[in-house]
Amino acid sequence: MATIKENSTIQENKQYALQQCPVTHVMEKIGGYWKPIIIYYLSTGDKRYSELKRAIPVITEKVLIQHLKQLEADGLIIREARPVVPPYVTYKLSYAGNGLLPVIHAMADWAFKDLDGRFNQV
Amino acid sequence: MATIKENSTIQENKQYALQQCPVTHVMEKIGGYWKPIIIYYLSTGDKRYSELKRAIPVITEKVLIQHLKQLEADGLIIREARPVVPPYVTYKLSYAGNGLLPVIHAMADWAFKDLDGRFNQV
DNA sequence: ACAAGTACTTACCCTAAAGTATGTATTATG
DNA sequence: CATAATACATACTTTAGGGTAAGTACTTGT
Repeated sequence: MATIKENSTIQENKQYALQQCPVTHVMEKIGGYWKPIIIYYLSTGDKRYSELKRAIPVITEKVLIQHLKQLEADGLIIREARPVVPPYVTYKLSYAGNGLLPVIHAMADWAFKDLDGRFNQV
Repeated sequence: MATIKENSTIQENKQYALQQCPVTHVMEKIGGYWKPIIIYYLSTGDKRYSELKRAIPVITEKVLIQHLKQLEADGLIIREARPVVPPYVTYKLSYAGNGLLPVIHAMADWAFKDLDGRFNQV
């Protein structure tokens, strides 16, 4: 799991940003290229690990797992493993994870308006 | 200005993420530790460059300018320079930049709930 | 003549995060 | 007996972006 240097300036500044800005707090949790996409896929229901992998083909397994673990550690998703062979593991949004959907939707709204050029007036 | 390798896998994947996910589109524009903070400060009205610098003391000038230029290039903020000496430059949110405020607020809402532990009930 | 203030610019370094490649355990199936 | 499938793990490399430090142009104040 990602080795992070404790005392780098970059970490200190992150702390500052976290305290100053709730938005940064959210970014910490859903930042990175893939996390929002994972959350989006999970918003339509439970998904198996392999389903996610197939749904987002260009993501590598290392990064997918890494993000899933982080999302789980942050309490945004819940992992359920059935003790069978071959393994059967599903992921779903937690209560907090579901709480992020309005954020996701607000972002999507803005993105679509932006892409449509609806902000180009003035 | 940031030199970006044209053909890296990381850039190709970014493209993929951008197409698949409007959220990533937004992240492209307001990602990075400082951009949301800058937008937040500008949400209360025009600010001079030096005001921003003083308001966010730990940010370095290089990074502040860099972000301001990117935000301007992305059409989120508007730069106004009066031809006087010493220079007098102000930044303000554009129409599109103002459109981001609901996103910022949705994020802030979630962050405060999360920090309050209001998501901890299952 | 020299420092101070504004709004930058530039060259170089370091770190976090993404990517590459390969390996693991377990069981069913041909 | 070897292969396939699932859900990971791990060692190593590369890249984007943030940080450090110093410099620039122009004018006013002392």
